[in-house]
Amino acid sequence: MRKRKGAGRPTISDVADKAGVSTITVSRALRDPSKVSDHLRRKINNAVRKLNYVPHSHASALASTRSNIVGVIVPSLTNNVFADTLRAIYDDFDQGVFQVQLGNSRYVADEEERLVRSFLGQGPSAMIVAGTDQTDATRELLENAECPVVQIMDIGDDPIDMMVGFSHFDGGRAAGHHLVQKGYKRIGFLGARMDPRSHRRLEGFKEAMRSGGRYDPDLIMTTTISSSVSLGAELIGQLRKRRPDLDAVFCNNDDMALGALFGCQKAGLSIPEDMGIVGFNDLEMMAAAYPSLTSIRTDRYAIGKRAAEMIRAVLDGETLDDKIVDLGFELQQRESTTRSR
Amino acid sequence: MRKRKGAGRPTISDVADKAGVSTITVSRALRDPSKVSDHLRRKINNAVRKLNYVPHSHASALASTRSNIVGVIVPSLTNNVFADTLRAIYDDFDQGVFQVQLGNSRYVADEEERLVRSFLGQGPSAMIVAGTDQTDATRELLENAECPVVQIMDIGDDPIDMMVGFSHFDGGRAAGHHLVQKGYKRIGFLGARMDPRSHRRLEGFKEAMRSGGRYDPDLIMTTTISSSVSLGAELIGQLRKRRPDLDAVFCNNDDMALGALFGCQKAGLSIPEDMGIVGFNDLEMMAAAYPSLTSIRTDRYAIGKRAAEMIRAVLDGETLDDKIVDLGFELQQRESTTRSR
DNA sequence: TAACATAATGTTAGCGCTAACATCGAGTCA
DNA sequence: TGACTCGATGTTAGCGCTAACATTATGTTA
Repeated sequence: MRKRKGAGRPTISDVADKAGVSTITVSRALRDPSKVSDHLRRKINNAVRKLNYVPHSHASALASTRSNIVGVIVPSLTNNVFADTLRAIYDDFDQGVFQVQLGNSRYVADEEERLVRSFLGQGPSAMIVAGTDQTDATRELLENAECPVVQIMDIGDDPIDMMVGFSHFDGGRAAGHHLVQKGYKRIGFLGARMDPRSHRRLEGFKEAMRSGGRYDPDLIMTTTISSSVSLGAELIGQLRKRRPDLDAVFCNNDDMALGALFGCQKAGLSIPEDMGIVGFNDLEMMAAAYPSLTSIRTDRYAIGKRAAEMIRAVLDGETLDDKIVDLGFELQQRESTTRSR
Repeated sequence: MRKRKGAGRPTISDVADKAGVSTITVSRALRDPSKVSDHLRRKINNAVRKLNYVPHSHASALASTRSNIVGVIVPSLTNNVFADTLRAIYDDFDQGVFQVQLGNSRYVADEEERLVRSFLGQGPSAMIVAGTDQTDATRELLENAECPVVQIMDIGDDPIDMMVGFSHFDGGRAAGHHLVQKGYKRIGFLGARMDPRSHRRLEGFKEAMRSGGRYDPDLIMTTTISSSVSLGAELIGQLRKRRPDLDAVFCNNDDMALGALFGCQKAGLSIPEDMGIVGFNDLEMMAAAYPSLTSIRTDRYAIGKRAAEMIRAVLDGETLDDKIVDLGFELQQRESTTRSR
């Protein structure tokens, strides 16, 4: 007599036996109580409680070919920018039937592709991926996936399915434009990591410089090293050595900007008189810094929230009037670019 | 003729047909290639590639009664401290068969209990939970769970199963002791959020103050508001108003310490002469700040890595000689407490 | 050379759940 | 009254995979 042991936990048929009904009735009572009479529902709920029954999610996923898993792939777990968005996604989905499955691509496109493959193996109910710069293979995988897909953090005009984010090009341009407006003359760019979104910020910045008659490629300093406060301090030192006439910088994120602030303070420069500084994202610390730091404010929490809402809407059968959602940004001017002339 | 549609994706038997073998051989070739001859393995791998086959993880989990899910519950997604640990956990498990399932308890014990219940419903291969302060019910659930459980970030003498972390009491005491040693007289404590780990840091700090003859409860300022740089600046302002003679603070984390630095700079104080500042965790920015900030360095990445290693060891049948691992901490003295007398 | 390991592959029967259809009794309508 | 709908419940057959045992070919030992 062949036997397999199972997980040892109570199953739906244990509940069915105890309640004196068939398994499908238990299944219905748990998934859609309105389909079962009050009488039986009560008995079933009692049995569930007595046996301490918890449905086996894998069996359910297999039988229904619906996993209720939402796959989320971000390039970094330590970057606060994604943390805010993730928090929103978890906040939203944790309440319902969905399970969030997270992957960290570490800014590596092939890693992202591997994760997409692995997630699709679970037959996800939806996928959320950061950015719009997937490899062709990843794109194809996601286009053929039979589930809603939301690209977040960025927007473009060729979505795989849906998009929620803002224009990094416009953000970069706004930052550059602001520095020109404030009368800075030799305006530099400090860029670490330089992922595709940072590149677009840089392109926007360049356009602002050109249109303001301040374009000077020698003032642009980038690296693929991952960004940090220390690196911001280091890079502004290097750039000032190369170009002692530098009088402002746009940093591709706030960590770099904070580092630039510290670096300048150490060098005895006064901010904003000797050096204007603009960051990107407007993390909480920017307003608290001394002097406070100008930044491009983005609403990362809203991006995650909106993505989750769009997914739930689509899964509920609604049709969205707009598949591309631009949540914009806002320049927060602070002391680091406010000179008393 | 009754039919169900399935997920539409290729299955293991499609691969088996294409390769001219039985399904179990495909299963073995994918899970443990050494069990299959080179000849067949090659054919199978080709078929997998051609069909773009990805195993259905739910079916696998159901059939093997092993989910390969590692449940991880942390109290915050935005706190950098947990981000580092999470990164390590993902880095480690992403390579193998395990899938990390993350939950955010938001520092709420009942939420943690709900998450534990939900995770156990998936029959996890292992569980990782932050802290040692679970509710009785949560503890019982985890004690009865048929999988390894690791409590991380903190240590104590009554583990549910395993522990990896360090003593927050000792860390707080070291910070306090350092300030006493440095000759500061009116040493305050700034504490936001005040979760159980922060409370233990405070207790350690108090002990250091008592043994150094500097204990003054009036210098301790705490709040349950979540910590931030702005809050650090705000609180040190309040504490200085209450006690203008304050000459040093130990902050319960680095965000608060950075805020305290900015608050003092704004008030025209010179650091470390007028005010000594010590943080906790030694985030990257502490070394880059100007002046650089003293902090208690903890190795969050190592904690996550060690937890993952212990889990894999236990699942591989090894017996650990020590179920409680203290990874310690290290006081990083920097300019914010280094007075030139 | 018989007896027996050993390695490589196959057959069968589930894992625990739900889709799809079947049944049955009560109410509705021409 | 027959034909019908409708709501509540049940029966059966999978979902896609792997555990457990079975079979076959090959080497190994006394």
